[in-house]
Formats: sequence, structure tokens, C-alpha cells
Amino acid sequence: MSSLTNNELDAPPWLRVESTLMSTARLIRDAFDARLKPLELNLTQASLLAYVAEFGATTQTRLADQIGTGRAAIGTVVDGLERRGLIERHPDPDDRRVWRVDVTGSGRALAADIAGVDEVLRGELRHGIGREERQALSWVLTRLQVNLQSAINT
Amino acid sequence: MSSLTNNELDAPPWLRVESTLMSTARLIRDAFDARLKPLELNLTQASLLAYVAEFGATTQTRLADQIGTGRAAIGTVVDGLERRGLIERHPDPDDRRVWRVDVTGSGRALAADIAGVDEVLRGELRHGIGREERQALSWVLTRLQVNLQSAINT
DNA sequence: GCTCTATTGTATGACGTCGTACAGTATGTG
DNA sequence: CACATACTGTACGACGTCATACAATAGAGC
Repeated sequence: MSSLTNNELDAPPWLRVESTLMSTARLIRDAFDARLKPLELNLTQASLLAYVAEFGATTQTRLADQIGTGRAAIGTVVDGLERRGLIERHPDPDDRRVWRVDVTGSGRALAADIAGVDEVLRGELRHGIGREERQALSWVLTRLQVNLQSAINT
Repeated sequence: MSSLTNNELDAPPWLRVESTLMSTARLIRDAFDARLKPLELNLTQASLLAYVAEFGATTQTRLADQIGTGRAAIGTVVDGLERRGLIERHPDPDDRRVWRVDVTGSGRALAADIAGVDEVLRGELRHGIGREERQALSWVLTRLQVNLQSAINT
């Protein structure tokens, strides 16, 4: 069951806040996956479906950028959701290379469930964390991303 | 190239701070992997090696708990590092089920390089982020983990 | 119009991790 | 001592993602 990860005491000293952040990210994925399991979706599939339901017919490359995964991976995700009849690929009249990925009726219904799951879970995650703390978190994360980005490009 | 992930504007509204956190975690892994590449190590391998170098002969299950991955996966990581002569498996005189994973001479040398890489990179990541901000970040993350843990067990 | 470059989606093989099942061993209980 | 239960490391199959290479198509420059 591993109670939290005991990051403060005997974690390898060369990974502290960073490792806490990464284990938190894993827990977020686990929590969403657990809540989405009744819908037979994982977080990636749910993100894709929700995005298409929200913004309408979308290119796969755009989806890949939004979800944060490669184009190849998105292709298989789209395949799966399409097989289940949740989305459809329509040809784009203006660009014959691309598919316009759009949500179907049952897909839209499922997207509503996803939104419900999401709202409930995110409510739970806010317990004991004030608005200004969340904003501070967001700010530090953004700043961290800037530093990380320039660290990677070196 | 994707500049940062533009999470504030057109990210799916049902994922905000959480998605920022997850993409930050991915960037952390990427940054460490990039810096560790000259040593031909990824973050998991480096964590394992550094931990053993720091705390001495260690059980694989303990390593799995510390690194935050399953026992099966740790086994293959240990295999790889052992093949490269960086660590050794010694039988435990008191418990014939377990291996005592210990670092070799060359492993210890490489662990020193890892520590150097780590210190440099974490220094870069601190740019523009004050001590109290880092502490606040750590606090919120810990609190988030508590909420996540109880969300998962439901 | 033609040519060169960029972009889209896909196929393929690889990697890292997971979940499960398993044999070997330890530990507690009668 | 015998037995049941718990734990360690491993084998195996599965999944999700990645990197690369590719054909088809678009767009820019001549």
C-alpha cells in the first residue's frame, strides 16, 4: 500500500522536490485512471474525447500537441475510440492529408460522464488547499517549465 | 519543438493545474534523461545506482519502493546495471530469498558523476524561484498526495 | 507549370513499466 | 514439529509510448 512516498527523510538526496513532483504526477494519473475505469477509458482516451467534444472536429496532429503525446501514439488512440464508435474520422475537404476527428452521439454522451468524473475528482483534490496556494503552485510550475525547457535545449 | 505546453489558454478546461503538473513531471524526466545520456543512463538507472552508492547493499524490494516502480521492473534494471559491472548481487546470509545489491568500484565512480549532473541541473531549475516558493510547492504537493491517495482508495 | 521543402498520418520495431502467476524461502501459530 | 500465511525475486504477456522511416499531399519559389 506504500503510504505516500516518504520523500523528505530517506529519499535519495539528489532527488527531492523533483521526485515528489513526479510521484504526484503518477498519483494524478492513477487517480484519474481509477475513476475513469467504469467508463472503460484511460486518461489519454478521456482527454482526447473531451477535447474533441469541446472543440469539435480536430486534426490528429493538433490532438497530439494538445494531449502532449506523439502523432503515432495518437493514431492508435483514435483507432481504438473509433472502433468503439465514440468518434469518427471524416476527410477534410481542403487538405487530403488530414482527418477531421469528430465526436459521435454516443461519444458526446460519454464525454459528459467524463466531465462529471473530472469535476468530482478535482473537487476532492482541492481539499485543504486554498485558492492562492493553487495559484502559487501554478506559477511555480510554469516557471519550472521555463527552466526545464532551457535546460533541455543545452 | 512545441513551446511549453500552452496550458493556460486552450487546454481542455477539465484539466488545468493537474495537466500542468503532469507535463512538468515529463519535462523533469526529459531533462534528467538528456543530461544523463552521456553517462548512458536513464533516470531510473541513475536513481538506483545513486541510492545504492549512498546507502549500501540494498534489497531489490526496498529499491523498488524507493524508486517508485514495481519489483519486476527493478529486476530488469538491476540486470542491466549488473551486466555493465556497475553493481553486484550478493546473497544475503540471513535470508536466502533476497539479493543484496551493492555498488562496484566503477559503479561508485559513475555515481559521483551522477551526483554532479544532478547538482548542476537542480541549480539551473532553481533560477527565479525563491526558497519559500519551493517550500510552498513542496507543501502543496504533499497535501495533494494525501488527497490523491484517499481519492484512489475509494 | 515544375521542383523543393514541409507537413500529415501510418507502419514498424524498440523500450520501460505493469499485472499476474509462480517457485523458493521465511515467519508465525497450532 | 507441521502447517498456513506472508514475502522475495523472476518469468511472461500485455499495454502505452517513443523514434524512425515512409508515402501522400500541401505550399512556396522559380
